[in-house]
Amino acid sequence: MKSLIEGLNPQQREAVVYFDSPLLVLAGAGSGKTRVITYKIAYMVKELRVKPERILAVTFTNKAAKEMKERVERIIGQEAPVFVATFHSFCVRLLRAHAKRLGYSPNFLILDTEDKRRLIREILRDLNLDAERYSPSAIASVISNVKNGLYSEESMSVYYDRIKEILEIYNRRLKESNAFDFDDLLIYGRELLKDPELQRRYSNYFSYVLVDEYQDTNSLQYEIVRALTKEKGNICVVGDEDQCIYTWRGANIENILSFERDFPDARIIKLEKNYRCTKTILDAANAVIKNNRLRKGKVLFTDNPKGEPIRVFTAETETEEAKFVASTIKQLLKKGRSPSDIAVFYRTNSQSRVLEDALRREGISYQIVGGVKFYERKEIKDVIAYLRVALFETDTISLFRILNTPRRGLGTAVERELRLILQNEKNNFKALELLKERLPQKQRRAVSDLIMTLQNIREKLHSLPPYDLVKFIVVATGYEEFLRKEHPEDWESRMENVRELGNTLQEFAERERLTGEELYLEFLNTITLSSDQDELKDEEKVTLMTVHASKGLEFPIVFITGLEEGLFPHARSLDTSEEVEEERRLFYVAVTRAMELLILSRAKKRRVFGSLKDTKESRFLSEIPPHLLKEVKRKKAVKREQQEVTRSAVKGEKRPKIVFHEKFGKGIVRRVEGQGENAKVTAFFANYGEKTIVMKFLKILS
DNA sequence: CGCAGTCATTTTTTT
DNA sequence: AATGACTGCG
Repeated sequence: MKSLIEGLNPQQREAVVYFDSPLLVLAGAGSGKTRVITYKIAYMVKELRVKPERILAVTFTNKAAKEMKERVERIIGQEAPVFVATFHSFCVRLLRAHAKRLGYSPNFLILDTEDKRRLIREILRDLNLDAERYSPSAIASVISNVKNGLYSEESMSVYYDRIKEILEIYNRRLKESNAFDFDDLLIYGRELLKDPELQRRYSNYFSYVLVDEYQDTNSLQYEIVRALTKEKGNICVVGDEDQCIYTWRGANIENILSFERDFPDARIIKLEKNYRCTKTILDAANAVIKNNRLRKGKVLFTDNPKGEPIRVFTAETETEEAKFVASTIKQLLKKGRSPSDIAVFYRTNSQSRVLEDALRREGISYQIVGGVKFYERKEIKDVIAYLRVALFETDTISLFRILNTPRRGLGTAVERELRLILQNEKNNFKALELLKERLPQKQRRAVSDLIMTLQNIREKLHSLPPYDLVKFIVVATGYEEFLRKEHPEDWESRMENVRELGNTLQEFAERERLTGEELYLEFLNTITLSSDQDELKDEEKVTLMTVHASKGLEFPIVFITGLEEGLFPHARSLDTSEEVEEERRLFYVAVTRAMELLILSRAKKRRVFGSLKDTKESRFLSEIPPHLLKEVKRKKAVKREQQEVTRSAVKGEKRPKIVFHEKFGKGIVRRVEGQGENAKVTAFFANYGEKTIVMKFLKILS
């Protein structure tokens, strides 16, 4: 242990061993922040004999929480059941234990974004408001902002005149379904801690509280931290004001400032030595962030070598930009780099599509973080909805989801009827029984079948292993059949997703040693709270993600794409200087993820909403000192390869050329007309017969 | 009620 | 470009 601490620099070491008063660690990017936190925990357990379970470490994602635990255990060489959690998961546990005090039952549900939107849409329909003027997504965000105290109840009516009414119904519906949305978790978690007895109990229980990514906590989270440390003030928060990228969700740089105010005897330690990036990359990052006025001001330095210059590529279109990324990656791989060393960042999720296409065409395997998450896929949500309805007699949200999925002739009219019944009868099953009585023969039959199926699932909750239960659900409800019919092109991959769900569930059950209702309840809440990064695996693949999702990660080689005014910085963030500064911090985060090589790119023309638009270079590019940059020209590698095939086909070589097409799959080249990427290739595809395709849409396999 | 065709909206970032 | 909501017919 001693020798391990000696491996730290003086500031890091001091941050680890300091316990005299509340501690604020201002940790620059790549300054060994995680190291400090893990060593601090290890130090407490090993040297100060603090019980691990009495240390609370709050992180930003579940993945980070898990990693932190593992690292601590590796350092001290023994199991350390440290209480690591995210703010949300911590509140879930708090709420689970004390839900009754708030008039909720402990088996509550957590609504995800889609559930929330659906519910709002329903409410709007009930109020006869048209969804044009009242967009459900916009209302969802207003509701969230109100709940987070960003708007007062008066100011929110500026956005929508009937918002107060909507909000009231929304909250009532949530309560009736025994459900919380993401914001509620924090609100009610804090509510519980307002009770003096609970507040005392928990703040006494935890010997020490650590908060990571402190710059991105909002005022609710801050209050929770305050409540937990009231008795002892044993707290350490770690953050970097230059990496605050979530103000739109209520994160507050002020928290860093108010820390000194609320904890007057607080100690502040700055970590300014960077161990991650080359000098070139760090110089660029420093130069860019210097343009922000709202910061405490620190300048990172490093002993690392200068490294390669930052590459900049200007493409004509976004397709060409993607091609450049793909071919550069291919070269890097050829040189022996591992795919897992490489990450490609973009500002908005919509940018991923072209990049994916390009990578696929080059045969580079990639994983994508974020976007449509696994648990948000329709087939997964449908199966889960069946589980939920079987489990919870009051989950009306899920009931409506599955009522007519797969189609069983229960349309809007029946839906309306059921909604009416549910106003007086909160129990799903009883409501369905009542509904049956009011329907004509054919639909009555359908409802009967549905009830039977649901009862069947209920009975098997305990007897069948999770994997088999999932299988049973898709068969018994006719869901598999439904997929096959409705999605003839991709029902197989959808079924694959469902099987994947079964596997995950099975693994979860074995790992957590849970069964029956408890198992499904835990699982459902875990997946609702799973973050983008939680899906990230250590695979031998190139990683694609938004800049937001890259927070806290590092990669030897990083691409930042779409460096154009209006995209990065985003057009929606150009109104105020505060917004532009947040975009700049976002860019700063992106740049400082790179350890060795940074590659920046942009397109002169980009397709926005289907139409081609001219773009201007991002201001952030010009904020990097030119001597750190190196303009690169497009490599001809791809073209040469294509010409190669053209030539060989023309010469009528014996060995048949095999090509690959996105939709048609592998094909054998029959004829080629013309030259280069616009050459027309006629090839025979197993399932589609002979097709003539322009060369640039084909990948050459042999 | 279900379907096919039309119209409109989408792209900020996420627990 | 693509997805989803809406409309009117069978």
